[in-house]
Amino acid sequence: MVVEDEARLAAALQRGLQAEGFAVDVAATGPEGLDAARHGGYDAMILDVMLPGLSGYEVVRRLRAEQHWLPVLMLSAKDGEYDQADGLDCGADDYLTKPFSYVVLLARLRALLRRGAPERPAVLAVGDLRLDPARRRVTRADAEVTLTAREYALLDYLMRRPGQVISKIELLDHVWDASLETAPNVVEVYVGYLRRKLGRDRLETIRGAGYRLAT
Amino acid sequence: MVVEDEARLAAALQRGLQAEGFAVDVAATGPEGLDAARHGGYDAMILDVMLPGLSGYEVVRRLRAEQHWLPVLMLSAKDGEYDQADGLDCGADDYLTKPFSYVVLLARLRALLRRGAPERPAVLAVGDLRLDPARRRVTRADAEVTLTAREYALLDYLMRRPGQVISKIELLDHVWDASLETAPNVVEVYVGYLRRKLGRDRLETIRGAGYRLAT
DNA sequence: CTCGGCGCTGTGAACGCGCTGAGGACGCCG
DNA sequence: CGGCGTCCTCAGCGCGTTCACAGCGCCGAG
Repeated sequence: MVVEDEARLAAALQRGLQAEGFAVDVAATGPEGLDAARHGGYDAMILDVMLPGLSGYEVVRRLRAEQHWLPVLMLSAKDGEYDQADGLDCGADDYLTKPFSYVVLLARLRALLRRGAPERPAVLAVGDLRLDPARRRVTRADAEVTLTAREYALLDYLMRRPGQVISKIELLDHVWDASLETAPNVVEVYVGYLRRKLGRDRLETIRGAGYRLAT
Repeated sequence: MVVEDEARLAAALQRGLQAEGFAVDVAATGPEGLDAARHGGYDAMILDVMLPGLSGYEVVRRLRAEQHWLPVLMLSAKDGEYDQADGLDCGADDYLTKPFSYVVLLARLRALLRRGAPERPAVLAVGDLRLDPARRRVTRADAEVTLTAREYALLDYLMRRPGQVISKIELLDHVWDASLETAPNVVEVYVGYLRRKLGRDRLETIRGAGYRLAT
């Protein structure tokens, strides 16, 4: 998406970028550009600062306020250091002053596109139990359950192996450190705690073998 | 992380960035910088091109080849358009030519740090807390809160990850520089300071795991 | 039916995590 | 040089967490 009111520059950019394999749409005014960015599903936007209707600063500010996070490369004839800083602090990702080198524009655009949003680590889910490792949050049927450190570590281990039978020794080894001296009874105790907090039948006892998380 | 062989510039950068609340380490040669970036867990790197041992181009190229994706702001005396394009195409995220304006460097660094995050608001807001990185100002329910550099850095880090549990070790790594020798107790102390200034229940303690900013 | 053993749970004690106030080291400014 | 603000260390304390223990219920084997 190119937003630029100077027709010749806009056309040149469009042609050049298309030659590089990008699909390019052009808007000539601030409001048009804002609208296109909102609904167009573009990968990035090249945005002039001096625009009829709405300045580039304002366009990017509104986009960010509306939770649109597409990469924005700002273009301006103003080369004052504070103009540049202002543009970036409004939410633009890069800032280029006119006149600019086409080669540089391309390289900066590529650098912007390279940075996709990092994917969030998946949450573990078994039945109506959910465990979010990043937020360290456990919910049961959308109700939050508060767990102590040990309880959490135990549930985490079990939820990564749903349906499998896991022996007390294995749990001691992985959830408790230096298991050599601790009695297997701790495991029974903590399974008891978890059952109380999560529901009686979530954790099955396999007599003589270990425990299993019901799927 | 600042990698710059000119000692005076490196020291000036470190001081300036520390005053902004960043935790800053410095390396003077290419290999040193590469190693630090590999193992240091830094949020971003400012990288000179002309370096003893290994050029900035080569440093960033190797980092990317090894799947390290930390944001890199490249610094160079060369202002040729192809130098700039080369730097960016090696994997740098931004490129600044010397002499540069300190204000612009800061704004670009902020933009860079924003880019990695899944959302990139220019102003961070959680509940009635607002933090403006450009103005370095924090308000709580529209009332200004004055924070020291360390307090600010800590809050900044937490507000970029609202709702997530963050361990004391992680905070030490990112908010304090060269943390190896400092005890985790500092974190507790500064969380205490923040609670006093922001309200008691904004920062939850997750015993045995870390802290969480209430959403 | 009886008996042995595995697993469950309530009690209570020790531990150690995290909070806080006091105070020292350091740098900055008048 | 003294005052001030920031940063950080340290020690004490409160309380949640962790775990040992013992008694009991339940399951399965003979």
